[in-house]
Amino acid sequence: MPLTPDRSLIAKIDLFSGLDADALDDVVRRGHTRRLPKDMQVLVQGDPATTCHAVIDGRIKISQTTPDGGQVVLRYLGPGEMYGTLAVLMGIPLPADAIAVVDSVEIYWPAAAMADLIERHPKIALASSRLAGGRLVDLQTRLREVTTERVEQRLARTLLRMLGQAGRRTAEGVEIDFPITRQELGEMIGATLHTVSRTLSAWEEHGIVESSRRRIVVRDPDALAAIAEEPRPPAAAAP
Amino acid sequence: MPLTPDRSLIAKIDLFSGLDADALDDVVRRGHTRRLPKDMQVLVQGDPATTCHAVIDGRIKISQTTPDGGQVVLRYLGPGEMYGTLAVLMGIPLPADAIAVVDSVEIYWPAAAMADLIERHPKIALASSRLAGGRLVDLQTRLREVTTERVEQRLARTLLRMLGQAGRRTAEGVEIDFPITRQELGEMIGATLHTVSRTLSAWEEHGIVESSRRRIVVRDPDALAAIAEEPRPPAAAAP
DNA sequence: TGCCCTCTTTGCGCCGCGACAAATCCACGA
DNA sequence: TCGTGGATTTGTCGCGGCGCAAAGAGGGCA
Repeated sequence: MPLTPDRSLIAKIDLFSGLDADALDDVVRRGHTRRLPKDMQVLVQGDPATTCHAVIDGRIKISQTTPDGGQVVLRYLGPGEMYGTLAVLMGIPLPADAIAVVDSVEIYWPAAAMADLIERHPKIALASSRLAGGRLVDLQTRLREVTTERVEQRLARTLLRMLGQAGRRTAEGVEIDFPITRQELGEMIGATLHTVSRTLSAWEEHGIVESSRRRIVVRDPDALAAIAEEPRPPAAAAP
Repeated sequence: MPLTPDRSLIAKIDLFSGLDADALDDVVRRGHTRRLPKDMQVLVQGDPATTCHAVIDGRIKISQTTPDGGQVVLRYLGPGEMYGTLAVLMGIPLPADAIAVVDSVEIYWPAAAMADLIERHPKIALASSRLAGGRLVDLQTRLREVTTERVEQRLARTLLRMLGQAGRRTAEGVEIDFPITRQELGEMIGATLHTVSRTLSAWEEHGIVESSRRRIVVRDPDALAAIAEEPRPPAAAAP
């Protein structure tokens, strides 16, 4: 993965889509590219937001820590996705942690540079609210799911969603292309690692998934989709 | 409540904060003011987004309906807050319903007018992403709460939050200034109306709240705050 | 004023899931 | 190659909160 950024990379980033060649060059010139070793904590929740980041390669985990030590995983980012940006635009402290889950490469811009770019290319501001809007809709959906669905359904849905954005075809099925623990899956859906482990084991017996340490392969996505849509069991009607 | 909009009303709306007098006049000229009778459904989830709305007076409930009929209340809006706007900017279908919970007054702008305004006053686009960012942070927080806290804590937190944005001082304490049912409270925190009712009854016995049909008065906000921060009970240690 | 409809309260039983515990298992580094 | 520590699995137990049911209580409208 080259460390010399160019227009073709930047043009794929949603925040800069729709900009002309000159504008893109402008954006590239102000950005810094760097490698992020696995497990590196890029952003710390609560710190002042001074940089905007875009993933070029790899995976970044965005998570929140509760006052009493609990964790909630908000999302996993792949190439072309940005983070830390809204906090910069809003001038608020970073609302979450960012950690590289595999060796990754990113571009980042200092807050001042980004402010400059927005001033010169107002399209960026509009794209930014579009981006935020998209994430809002996602979060609304997750909030609804977490309050109305059971753990099994939420897990099925989450796996399907991850397949869409990080699925890699293999001989046995579709594999999630970065390491993830039961604990982290639990933190994504609001469940304990125990329940996640049990659920995966049950699915494994039915040949729906195959999993090992930090690795998950979905053999039958349709079965997962069926589970996700499954209505709540009709509360046993035995007299 | 007058139906003739003027600058002073508009200037209070976050989306237009920071605009100069001329720009505000421009904004006012393009907007339409109207009354919303209680229980009127202003926006329907799934419809195309063709208008941006701002509450002038009253309360609007934003809620989502699940495919199987479940409801989730996302937020209650008061004067100065906007809705329907992001869907317009993003060109997506409306992600939620909007219903007036009391007789209200609003200003709305057709999508084309808003696009025009943004073109002429780019500050609006920036304000819009700031707005979206703020709501993102809120939603992240709620997602965290719903996955890590118990019903009692979530209810306490939610009541406190509503006092902040819709609290009215009375002789007995602070009252929520619009009617709300146990059902709706349940839909805000992801619980059934039964559990909400039981919890409120228990609090009432301790003199923390006072409630009747669609009406809630908090007598002791500090007690609620204490409950909200209460650590999870240490799982009984009796042999 | 009286009926009706919605909202609220309360009891009871069940169960999904979290808390706790303990035994592997595997990957990685010394 | 052999530890060593994190990750996973599996069992048991208890409880918070939901489903169900049914009675009571206001408020609004005719």
